[in-house]
Amino acid sequence: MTEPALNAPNAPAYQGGGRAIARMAVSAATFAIDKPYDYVIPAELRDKAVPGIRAIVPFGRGNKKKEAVILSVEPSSEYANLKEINELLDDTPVLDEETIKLALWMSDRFFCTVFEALRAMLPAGMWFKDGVQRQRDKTVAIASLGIDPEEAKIIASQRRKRAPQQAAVLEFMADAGSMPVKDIVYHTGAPAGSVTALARLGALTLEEREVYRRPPAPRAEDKGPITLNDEQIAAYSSILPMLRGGAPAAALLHGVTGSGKTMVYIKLIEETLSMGKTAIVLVPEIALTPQMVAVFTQHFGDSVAVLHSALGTGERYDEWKRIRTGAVRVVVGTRSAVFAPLENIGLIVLDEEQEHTYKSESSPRYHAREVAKYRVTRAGALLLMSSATPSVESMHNARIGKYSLFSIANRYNEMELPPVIITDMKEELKDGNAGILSYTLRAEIESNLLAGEQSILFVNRRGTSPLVTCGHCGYVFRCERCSVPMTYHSANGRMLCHYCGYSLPLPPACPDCDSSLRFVGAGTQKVEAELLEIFPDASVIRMDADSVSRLNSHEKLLSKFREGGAQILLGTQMVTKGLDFENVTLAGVLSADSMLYMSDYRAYEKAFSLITQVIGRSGRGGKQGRAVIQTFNPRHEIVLLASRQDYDGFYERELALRETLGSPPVRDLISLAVSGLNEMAVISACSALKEMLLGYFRGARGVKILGPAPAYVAKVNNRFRYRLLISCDNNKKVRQTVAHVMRLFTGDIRSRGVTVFADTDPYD
DNA sequence: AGCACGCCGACT
DNA sequence: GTCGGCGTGCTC
Repeated sequence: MTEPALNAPNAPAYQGGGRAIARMAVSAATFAIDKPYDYVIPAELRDKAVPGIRAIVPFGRGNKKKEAVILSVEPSSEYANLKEINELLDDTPVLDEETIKLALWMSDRFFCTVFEALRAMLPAGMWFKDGVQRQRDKTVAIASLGIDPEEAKIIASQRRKRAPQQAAVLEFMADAGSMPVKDIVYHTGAPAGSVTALARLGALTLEEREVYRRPPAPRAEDKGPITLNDEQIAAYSSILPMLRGGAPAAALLHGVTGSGKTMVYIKLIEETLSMGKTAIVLVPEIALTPQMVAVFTQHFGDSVAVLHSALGTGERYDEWKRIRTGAVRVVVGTRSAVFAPLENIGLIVLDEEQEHTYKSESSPRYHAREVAKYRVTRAGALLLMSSATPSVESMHNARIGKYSLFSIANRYNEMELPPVIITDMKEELKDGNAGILSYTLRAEIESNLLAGEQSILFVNRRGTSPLVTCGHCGYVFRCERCSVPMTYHSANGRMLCHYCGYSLPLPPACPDCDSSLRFVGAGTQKVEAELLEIFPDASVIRMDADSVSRLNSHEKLLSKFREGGAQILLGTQMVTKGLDFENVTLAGVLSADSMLYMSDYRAYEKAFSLITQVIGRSGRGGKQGRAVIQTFNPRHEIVLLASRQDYDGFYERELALRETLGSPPVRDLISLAVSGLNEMAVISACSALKEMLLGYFRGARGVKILGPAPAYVAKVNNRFRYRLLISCDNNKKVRQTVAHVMRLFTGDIRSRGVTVFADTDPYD
């Protein structure tokens, strides 16, 4: 075991003469029973068992061996019948005391167990034998035809009766030859097991191909030393005293798209390093910010660590070790990089702070912004949040003086923000255009094609048609496990559930009345087809979850576009963020409407932010750009505000709305979600939970309990989901009461057959 | 959440 | 008699 020594002073082992007791966070403890459990440290492990060391302990009646972490070492225990630690997993602590404190704070703040919080802080590969990462190489399974294609087809027809899934795979592979297993599953709908079964029969051969070695850092043209323009200098020099002050501070930088916020970060990080401190830069999704990563690696060389989502467990573990030894001074990464084991932090940057990817959707359900606040408070550091469209809650905090507010109003290149054309799709319909592309947008695309300039088009949905119905009887294809309609994908000719992944081949006609089917709405695949029909000579790149599932394809698609290998980039949200292409002079939003009618209170915020970001992709180089927004609601205020890039107008309107609704940031929300297989049981359990909460909050002012209401999608994977919303001031007392009720409820007979979890300021 | 302990019905 | 049904209570 070769682990780096921890920089922090190791807590001394207990030196007394009597027994030594370890207080531990145990993996098997659920939220309802989570507390420190005491174990006797065997004499021979005395001097090695210190806080931050992981161990194996017996737990429960069956004494099952469970992972645990030593939180502290004590001379005695209140508890009489102690068990002994089985073995230690580390030579030196993998977590320092500051980190253990953070985990305790997280368990209180985010309704998770201490162990869950601790696990989130360590690289995934560590949780196995001997503290050495389980070597799971980052590979992709590729299947190839092992026999003659003709023979394969014959075998397929023979096997159709007994193993129809295998037959489908074999038939498909007779034409395809060789393909990643993931893609075979997408195209045929067969489970991956069918592929392995065929491999056992010898019809297919399987190989594991390694994909992401350490992906070479994206290259940036050397633009020489960074020079800030006047506005950037103004922002930089007013933030600087906060960085140097050594007191905890929070700043919000509101800078228009293309204002060069990255350069301000770099200057601040340089200053941080010269103060002998370290820095973390959080980005929403590393793959979407290749240019930014390139600038950082170019600037800070080996002292920067980039925590890619594409890193294998081994690589991630190695980077984590490099950070801990002190070799790394700057960490760039996504959400979990907020836990990077850096010493002496001076600055944490939260780029595009409004992004929902900063919120974890599984336990621990933390928000990186909140963890970052905790860390800067403890370290006397600066938190810099930055965005072209700050979240309403952060802007609110800035307006009430909790954050210092700085802004950059103009683009770095001094170009105007692109003018926006709003096209009324109702008018287009009257003029006989029932297609997805308005005449206006077509004309703009065409003129870009002629001028040799590029276009980016944003469609909010993947697949071909989000709804397939019968034109005669109104039958709707719905997922049998989830309460949502299925999306038709022409790329594989199948209906697909976007929630659970269930799919089936598209039937030729309505299963009820045999009439012909109607395809309603448009996703990326349909738009791609229509573009190719209208502009047969144009080259289109489609970027969505389906087209980037293939190896490294995200990078490949983007660099192809950058090099001019295509004139049009079409895609889902992933084409709206961070992309910086000089030759893009047209940005299009194909349907603003799909974003305006979502159920959650952040829908307008998301729509405004997305539209603003799409518009911001255009005209970033020397050429003037423009943007087109297609909508059936050309007078919708959010569309108008976004088209004018009027953030302040949006903020005022939205805050007033939140005030009337009593939603964040005016009030805080805690959601209690109850799920189970039986809908009636879930509803009545949810009501019982509400009753218990009402009892505990009786007389508490400013606490309102709403629900039970079905979740936005009421059934996923056969599980029904209902929830309560507690509108309150999210303080320690309220959280402790909620946690207490949850524990009580879990032990109550009325919670039989259901599970419950809590989430603060949920994103769905 | 697991998992053992315990106290009642149809099998050898 | 006894195998096993799942109700109940605990987890250092």
